[in-house]
Amino acid sequence: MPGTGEKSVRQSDRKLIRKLPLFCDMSDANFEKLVSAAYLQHLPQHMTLISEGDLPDFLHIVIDGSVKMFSTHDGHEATLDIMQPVTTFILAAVIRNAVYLKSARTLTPAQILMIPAKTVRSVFGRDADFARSVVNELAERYRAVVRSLKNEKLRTGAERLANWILQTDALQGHHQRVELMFDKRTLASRLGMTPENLSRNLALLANYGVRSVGRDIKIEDSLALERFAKPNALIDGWEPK
Amino acid sequence: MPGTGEKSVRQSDRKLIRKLPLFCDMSDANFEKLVSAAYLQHLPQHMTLISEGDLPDFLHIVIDGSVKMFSTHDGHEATLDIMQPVTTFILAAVIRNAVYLKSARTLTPAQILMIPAKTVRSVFGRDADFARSVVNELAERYRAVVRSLKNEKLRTGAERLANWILQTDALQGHHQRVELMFDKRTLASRLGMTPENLSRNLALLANYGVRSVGRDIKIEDSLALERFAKPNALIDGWEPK
DNA sequence: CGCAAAATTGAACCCAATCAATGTTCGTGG
DNA sequence: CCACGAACATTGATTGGGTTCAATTTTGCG
Repeated sequence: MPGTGEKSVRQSDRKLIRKLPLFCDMSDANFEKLVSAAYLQHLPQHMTLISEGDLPDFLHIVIDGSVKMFSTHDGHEATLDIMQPVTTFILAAVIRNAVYLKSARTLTPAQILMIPAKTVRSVFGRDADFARSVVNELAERYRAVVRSLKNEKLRTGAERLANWILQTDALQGHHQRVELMFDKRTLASRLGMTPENLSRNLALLANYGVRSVGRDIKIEDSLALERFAKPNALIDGWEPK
Repeated sequence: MPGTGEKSVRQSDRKLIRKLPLFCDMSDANFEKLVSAAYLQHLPQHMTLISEGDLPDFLHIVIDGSVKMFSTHDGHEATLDIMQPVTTFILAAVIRNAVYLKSARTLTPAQILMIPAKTVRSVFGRDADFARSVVNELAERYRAVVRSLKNEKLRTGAERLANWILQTDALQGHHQRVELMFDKRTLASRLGMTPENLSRNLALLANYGVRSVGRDIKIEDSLALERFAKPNALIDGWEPK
């Protein structure tokens, strides 16, 4: 693989991973077994990590950067998800030892931790606490896909964008101002639309007080924006207060 | 609940359930605990079983009949899945003890086995074999949603219909003839389209040798139909040979 | 036989993808 | 530091797939 680097796991990364829901409940010994078998890869932008149809060799964890999960069929490509630190992906395929249903490609330079699938399955078979964490992780993932299916089927592109702006503003501290952390074509694919349509939808949201300049989005009338967006806990995933 | 009946679990049903992947590996004692706590309900057509937003009281298993999973938002409804015997549903919500993301309604009169959520979680916490089966079930469910998301995003309605016809013919024994087991509006919602569009798409498939009369669909040129459908193991879910 | 539900057909409309042209930004090398 | 090119972004025009609304026709069933 040209341009890739491979290192053992740094102490700081190790701590980060240990805190993930998937790993925080397991025994030290088994965690050690997983991490010591793992590789940390430094990957350049636009590198394909996995291809749909292949059998899983590794469980992947995004430590840094972002990774697009997508699928192609008959000359068309659909973005299914964008993974950001710190998250595992393709856990279901690793557990079932079944072919990937998605491909993955880096959107930015990225650090990816790769744990051999055999090791994961072996620890999974031996460590009941780990097995329970895997259940919780899978259940949460399942629910996330269901939400994104609903988001896709029940909302227009403009509504998806409006809700994304509101959610991101909330994450960034309710400053009525959102700073994009990637380029707009990436945002477009995350929202399930073309870059052209993202432009048009941003222009349309100007009617509801959204001002967009470069990578900054200002919310001038959050009430109007919310009325348009119709946020829904059962799609957007926040806890109903 | 008007019009519903409630019985304890018959011996024949018990055997059926015991064979499900979710229950076949657990101990007799724990299986007994689950089943003896369960209710078997006979429900009429068009009865709402669960409503999105509620907390799960029971794990449900369709013993007979069929159940539509759907979701509504802003006055629109989207069908997400149709469950047929013998399958469990809303396992993820029960395990996480999180609100339902989908609602469920019977499409036909149905028998549903209901196991109290508390009992499921308690056995799950105690029986490692059951926990592992839950993992496998969840992983398979996760993959099924991903496939249906791909089916939705990468195919037109006519292509989804063509593939459904081919798959159903295969299930029914490759007789080049498919018999609908529900009405067309139900098939339409399962395929993610309106009844009007199902009609139009069936008419369109006549160009590829599909003859449809009432509830019978004849495949007169399966080669042409397959060329049109472009079946794909990573969407349709068969094992690559 | 007659009615109500289901299915079909047609027309208008909506949302989003595509194609094409142009403008903008940004990183790089001169 | 500026100039240039390539990728990114915007805007307009067109097309396509799908929904909705409305009007019939067909089916199934009491």
